[in-house]
Amino acid sequence: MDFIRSMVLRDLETGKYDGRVVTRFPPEPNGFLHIGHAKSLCLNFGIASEHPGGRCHLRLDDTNPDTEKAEFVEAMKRDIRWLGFDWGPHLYHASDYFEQLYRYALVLIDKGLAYVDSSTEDEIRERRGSVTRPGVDSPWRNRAPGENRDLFRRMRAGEFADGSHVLRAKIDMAHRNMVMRDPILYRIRHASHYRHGDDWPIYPMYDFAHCMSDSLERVTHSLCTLEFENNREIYDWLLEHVDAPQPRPEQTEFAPLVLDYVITSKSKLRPLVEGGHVRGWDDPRMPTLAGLRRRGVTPAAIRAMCDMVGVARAQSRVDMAKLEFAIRDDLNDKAPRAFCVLDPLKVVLTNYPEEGTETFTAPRFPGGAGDGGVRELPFGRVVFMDRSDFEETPPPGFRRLTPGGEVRLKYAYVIRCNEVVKDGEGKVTELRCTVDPSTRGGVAPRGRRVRGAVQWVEPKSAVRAEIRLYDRLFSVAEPPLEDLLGTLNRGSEQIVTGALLEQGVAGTRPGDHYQFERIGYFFADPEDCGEGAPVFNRTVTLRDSWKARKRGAATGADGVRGEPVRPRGPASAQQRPPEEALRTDGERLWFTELVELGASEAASINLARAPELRAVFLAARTEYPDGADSIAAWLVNEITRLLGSGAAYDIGRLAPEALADLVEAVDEEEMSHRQGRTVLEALLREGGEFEGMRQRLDLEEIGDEEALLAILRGMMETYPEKAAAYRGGQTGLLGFFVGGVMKRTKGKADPRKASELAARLLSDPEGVATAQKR
RNA sequence: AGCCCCGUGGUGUAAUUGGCAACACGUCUGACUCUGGAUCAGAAGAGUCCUGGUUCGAGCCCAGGCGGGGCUACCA
Repeated sequence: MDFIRSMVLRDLETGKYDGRVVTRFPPEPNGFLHIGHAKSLCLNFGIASEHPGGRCHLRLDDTNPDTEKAEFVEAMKRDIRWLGFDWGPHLYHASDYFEQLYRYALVLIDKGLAYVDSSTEDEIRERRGSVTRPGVDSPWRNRAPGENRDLFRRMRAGEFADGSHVLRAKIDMAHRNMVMRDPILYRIRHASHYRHGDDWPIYPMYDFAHCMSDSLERVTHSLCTLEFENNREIYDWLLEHVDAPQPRPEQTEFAPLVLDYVITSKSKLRPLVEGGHVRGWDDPRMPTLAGLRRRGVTPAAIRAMCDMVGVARAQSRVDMAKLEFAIRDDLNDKAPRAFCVLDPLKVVLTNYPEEGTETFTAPRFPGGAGDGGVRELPFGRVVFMDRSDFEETPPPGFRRLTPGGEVRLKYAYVIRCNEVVKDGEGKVTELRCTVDPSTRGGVAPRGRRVRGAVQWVEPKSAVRAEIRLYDRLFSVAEPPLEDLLGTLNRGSEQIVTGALLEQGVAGTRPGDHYQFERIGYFFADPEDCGEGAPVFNRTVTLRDSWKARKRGAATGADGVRGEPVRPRGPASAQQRPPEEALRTDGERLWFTELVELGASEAASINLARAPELRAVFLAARTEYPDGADSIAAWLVNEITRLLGSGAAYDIGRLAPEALADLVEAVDEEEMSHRQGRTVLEALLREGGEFEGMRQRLDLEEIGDEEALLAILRGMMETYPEKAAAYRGGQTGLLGFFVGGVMKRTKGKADPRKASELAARLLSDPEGVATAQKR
């Protein structure tokens, strides 16, 4: 389960959204959906479908009239349906909210939280500052709400030219988050919107439109990719300040899908289309859903891949092999087998009758997959096999046909090559072979082992077809966005016109899947595949360990993968003293003082920065001066942890005297560290003094050796192999046994003793037993 | 440089309250007399970026460091 699904579950348990689960998929209709969107689609629609009453909205985020088109909307809807998702009645458009958005903007203006800025674009940019330099206020920043209202109303009325004014949120021009430096909410754009024509001369910006749209639709979980991380702050700010209804949607970011050898930037994909480097948005080499579909990739395969990839916050690159696996896995029992000879080489069977013919049958799906049907393969004196299945000088390990060697024509005969005929240039034009009649129809010839089996085609019945072999569009795993064209894979499309296929594919209809045996999965092109003139796109090759081995031998290394993508930098040995991390003089002063008072350096760093903890430390130390180091350690290690856990712990309730007493009790071994921790938790929750709390709590600890040993023996009997592994050197297993004891005693066992006993018992069961007897 | 996010086998993700580092892809081996590719069986491969701290016990808690990414559009 990924972190987002866990979060949704948690929200369901706590009733945060009254049991509602509403997600949304909000593409901007300015291009085609691609494989990266598929991940988001699977996530959003997936989560919605996993909960009763859950739903996922399709919302076109159409707030920029310059780039958006109705045709993109239609393409998106088609692609989403194709992928297998259904938004039901929940189709929305951000542009339909323009009126409400406008009113929300007015709310901000009236609250003095938004203003009309009449600066130029350059001025605004200049005044924004930089990541290291604070911005400066616009001279228009302090216009009165009335004036802002009037100006904004006139912006809407169309009185002003593009770029003359913008509406901005009034937040903080020195904000550490650049997004919060008075972000622009509205701009003037006299452009025709594909849905609303010239109704609006002003358009809301993403930050404003997005959160408001989510809120208007009562979305619960607004999921987006990592690059919007910094925008979360403005998302929350805006909803809060327009008094959006509770509970408000919350944005959560996840890592986008990044595939090796693939780019998923719409702005980078467009030049490929427009520059004629591919045949269109649906070119089979494109990562668009339309392209993948045309290539023959199935929706199920894409969904399966997204499933494999998972959802997390860590940036990652996914190996193409995962997609390829998903495709093969899905097509394996969907695509009937057929013979295809890409590069035909004539084979004359010299001992076969001149006019002889016969027909063999072969399964449509071998190995029990599929429908169990058969296909018929005519056979004759002349057949064609693939040129690559014959080698005059075979490399070691070659299992196909060689001069004087044998190979099995699959489902027909084993043949032996007796003669190689060449043309004037030395090119092999014909193989003269003999069939072994005893091997007819694939009947096992006893005592004979023929390793190679190849596909073949009988010419008179064969079907000609155009075959398009596709490979990755880019030659490097991580195409550089500045020089995409330079890394285009020149051989990404290879068109084969002279291929011969078995007769059965004559009836192929556009959109049919096949597996051409030993070659790969192919898809009858939905556009170009015509009656009697089939055109097939290679969806994906089959796994090929032979090719992989040859490639490895040829390059001496990994020929495909290229450079490691993410070199892990060795941590440089430069370790500076930790106090250099302290930022202010005040903190540094405290640091030295705390160290002098007896706190360790590591703890002092913490205390120097945290006034509340420090105050407790100082007070507790006066109660128990010798324990300064321990007190500091408890404060930093245990208290910080508890406070950070989000539970109902409050440092304010902890009396320094109580802490001092507690630490002293542990130091004096009046109680274990573990018991101390239990008391501390209670003190942080309820306050009070130490001794009283200690009396009240059930701090009983099982220290009785007999009892602990009994539990340990029980565990050793239950997990004899673990005990053996421990003795074999896997000492890490000690934690397994101690942990087991802790669990069985509900945390009551004295861990130190349990650990000690476990170590003794595990390494020498007999010794402990005899010691026990005595 | 500032702020934010993220570091777990080659790749992608898991790991309940701190208690056996798991799954998938990939790789390799073997079996299967008919795909060198299907299928089945098996194996190798990380001790969790580094250094320290807390703890009986740390992938998980604390500190520091290193590395990667995002943010300075009137795009989304």
